Amino acid sequence: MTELGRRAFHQLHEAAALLTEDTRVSMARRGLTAARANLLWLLSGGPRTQRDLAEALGVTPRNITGLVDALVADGFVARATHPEDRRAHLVSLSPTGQDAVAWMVESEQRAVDLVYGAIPAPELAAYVETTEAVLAALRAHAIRPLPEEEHDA
Amino acid sequence: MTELGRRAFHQLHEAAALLTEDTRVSMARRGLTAARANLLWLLSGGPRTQRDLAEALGVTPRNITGLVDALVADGFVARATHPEDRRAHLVSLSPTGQDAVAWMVESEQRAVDLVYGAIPAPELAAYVETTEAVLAALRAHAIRPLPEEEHDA
DNA sequence: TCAATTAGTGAATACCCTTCACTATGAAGT
DNA sequence: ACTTCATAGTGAAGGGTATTCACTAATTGA
Repeated sequence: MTELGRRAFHQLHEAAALLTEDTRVSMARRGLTAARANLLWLLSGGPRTQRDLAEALGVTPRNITGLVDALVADGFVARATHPEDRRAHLVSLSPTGQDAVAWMVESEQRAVDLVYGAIPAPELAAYVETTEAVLAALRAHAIRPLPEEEHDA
Repeated sequence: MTELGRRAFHQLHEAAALLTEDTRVSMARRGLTAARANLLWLLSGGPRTQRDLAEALGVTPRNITGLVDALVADGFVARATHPEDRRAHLVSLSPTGQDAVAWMVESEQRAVDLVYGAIPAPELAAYVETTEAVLAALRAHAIRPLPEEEHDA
């Protein structure tokens, strides 16, 4: 009962820790960090303003300034003035940034295969379903005051 | 099949994100951060030297100096010279630190109940078993094994 | 036109973490 | 003992993520 729950809890923490550490290391080899990679990922859908990125990532606009500064310095993205709003900057992926995103997609697939590749489909399906219930409980409880009002869904 | 794996992967990420954010917020209210809380947790088993803490947490000794400085300043721990080695400092929990650890234990239990409390035992057992297989794959792949026990309340 | 709002950034700060250099102490080896 | 080597901890410097506050510049709206 509780003992099982506690074990599941520790498993979740360990899995997350192993995965994030592994990701961190391979990211670092590519000259990326988690925060910067997340930003790149958002840009793979097309250019965005920094304000937009701040809301999407749930961080302050000031933080985005710093992240974009670093990504520009490393050649992953480019800033351009917004064609319709001269206050805003449109951030877009450079070819290097596009390569990085492509590599991230491949890396994720490799990670998925590594982690879940050996699990038989029926067990995995049951696992996903149970996890969905766990997530539902978490989402319901979450104290996420990150974005005030969402525009779309 | 790969689709199922990808979904499980994203579930894992989301669950970890929700849980760590929730933990971070409640820790912050207690004047703690994840790094400091992990250190406190290690001390609940008795006083330790900073060197020892560094190895247990998998960080540099210099980092421990800073964490202990902050915890001393906030009254969670105390430094004492080691009785047998005058180079070393023995770090131990203050009464406030003990209270904090007790609170973390309770918080963890609440989190476990919240997250897994509604899952029927048979499903949870299957879930734990599958997760164990996932963890085995992750541990086998891990660049370097994780330092001791990780604990987040 | 004028006021309010919005986009972005400089300055300052908090926190985690690292490496390198250095002091003090401990433990051997000769 | 004396010298050498290893160990415990910290100062200094720096990279990275994140915040708040104050400010400029541009947009929007009345």
